[in-house]
Amino acid sequence: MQQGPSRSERTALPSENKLAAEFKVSRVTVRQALDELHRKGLIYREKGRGSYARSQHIGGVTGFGSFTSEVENAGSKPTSRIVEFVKVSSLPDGMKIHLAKLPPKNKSYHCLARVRCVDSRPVAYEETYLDTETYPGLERADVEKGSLYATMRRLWGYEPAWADAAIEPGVADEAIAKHLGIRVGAPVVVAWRVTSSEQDEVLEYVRSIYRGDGFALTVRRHKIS
Amino acid sequence: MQQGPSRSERTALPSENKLAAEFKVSRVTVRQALDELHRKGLIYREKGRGSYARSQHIGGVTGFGSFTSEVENAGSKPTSRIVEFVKVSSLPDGMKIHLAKLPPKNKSYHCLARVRCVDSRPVAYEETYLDTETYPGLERADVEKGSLYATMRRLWGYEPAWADAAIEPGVADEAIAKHLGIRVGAPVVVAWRVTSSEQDEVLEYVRSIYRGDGFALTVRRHKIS
DNA sequence: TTTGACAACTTGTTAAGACAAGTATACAAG
DNA sequence: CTTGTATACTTGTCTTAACAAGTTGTCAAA
Repeated sequence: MQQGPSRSERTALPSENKLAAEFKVSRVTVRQALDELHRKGLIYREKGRGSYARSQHIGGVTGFGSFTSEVENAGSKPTSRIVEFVKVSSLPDGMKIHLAKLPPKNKSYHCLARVRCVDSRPVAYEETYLDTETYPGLERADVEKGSLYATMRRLWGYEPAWADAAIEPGVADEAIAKHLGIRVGAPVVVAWRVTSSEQDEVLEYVRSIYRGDGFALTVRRHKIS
Repeated sequence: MQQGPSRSERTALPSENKLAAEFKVSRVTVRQALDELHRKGLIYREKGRGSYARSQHIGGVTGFGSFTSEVENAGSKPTSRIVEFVKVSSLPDGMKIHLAKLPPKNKSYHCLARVRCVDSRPVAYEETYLDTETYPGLERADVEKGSLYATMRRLWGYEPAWADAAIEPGVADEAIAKHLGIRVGAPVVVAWRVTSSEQDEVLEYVRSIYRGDGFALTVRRHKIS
């Protein structure tokens, strides 16, 4: 017999009909739940055979969600130190180069510069650009404590839903090296991100600079094509 | 009136009932199609209001799919040059560090080292590790022409479906610099990837090294949480 | 003018059922 | 032993129906 790839024969789930009977719901509802698990990559399904659980994976830091929640999910303690909180009149150049969603001109933005730490160790320098018209009264908000996303939710009702990002390598300049405690010229990852709401409202422009040693962006269970 | 974020009021789609009537299908079927568009981030939906198209985005190179198809989707011409094609007895160390899915020990792998080019310009050096038991007869396969994924499909019936990846910054060493035509110490992105089939079979381990100048990994329409 | 009730939409969710198509098993025929 | 067939499973796809819940506009009452 010809040997295929090591398919780990995992436990099969009960059939859709059995699940429907057990939980006293319709098969449509069972299928909705199973399809969602399938899209998340937690199970796979085979016509005529059944549904099977996939091997489990721990959550990683993807660089797309809230820094606070992502680090907490990874089991560590996130902290932030505000470096600067000023008004600027334009976005960094790289933003326009990498991201398709162009910002309107003649805008002014709050620029929130923070050093992001995991377990008290600095791992990233991050500049968040927030439209001043979108966030009235942000000057008086307490962005120090809690995550920015929580503040966006609480004060203005904004819910981040989508992220468009571009990632490129770079080297630390003097300012970045100082903030992250690395030497000048050390490898870093520069991530450009535009976060939008479900309704396609632009909520923030972010430039993140991650240190390269001992910290990696991971993407788990990414569906191909 | 307080001004919110610039929500671009885009064209509303016909209601589910109208679509069902127009195409002579049930509303459930219409909803399946609309939900899929929603998951892809192409439309958004609001209860009680309707479904709306989101702004369009061009496709970018994500680093997760087939290099060939991704570059073609971006509108460029991908080419590859095989640097080496040998048998090895273990995976690079970084693979075990970054990726959760551990390979079985005492294995042997085909190692296919390629320089990846876009429009004849080298942009990445890539080592693909293929389990020798999984791909019998790979030595005689013509991996030169066409993409490796197409060969995997044609000869063994394998279909890549999921990718787990880790991305970290680095600097080019002498060999990499020579392959990519950049100077030693130039910033690069190192991507570690495990590709699996829908049935959770490991199909390949990949180490990619992307040059940093004028080439960025992009992720578009990434759903948060 | 402002307010509130109401009708007419919209999407969200669930139900119960039918048929197609792929898979696995048992069993008889060769 | 091998092969084919029938049968009973499985998931995939689709239909018709009902109700919940949020939004929008109309219109009468205050």
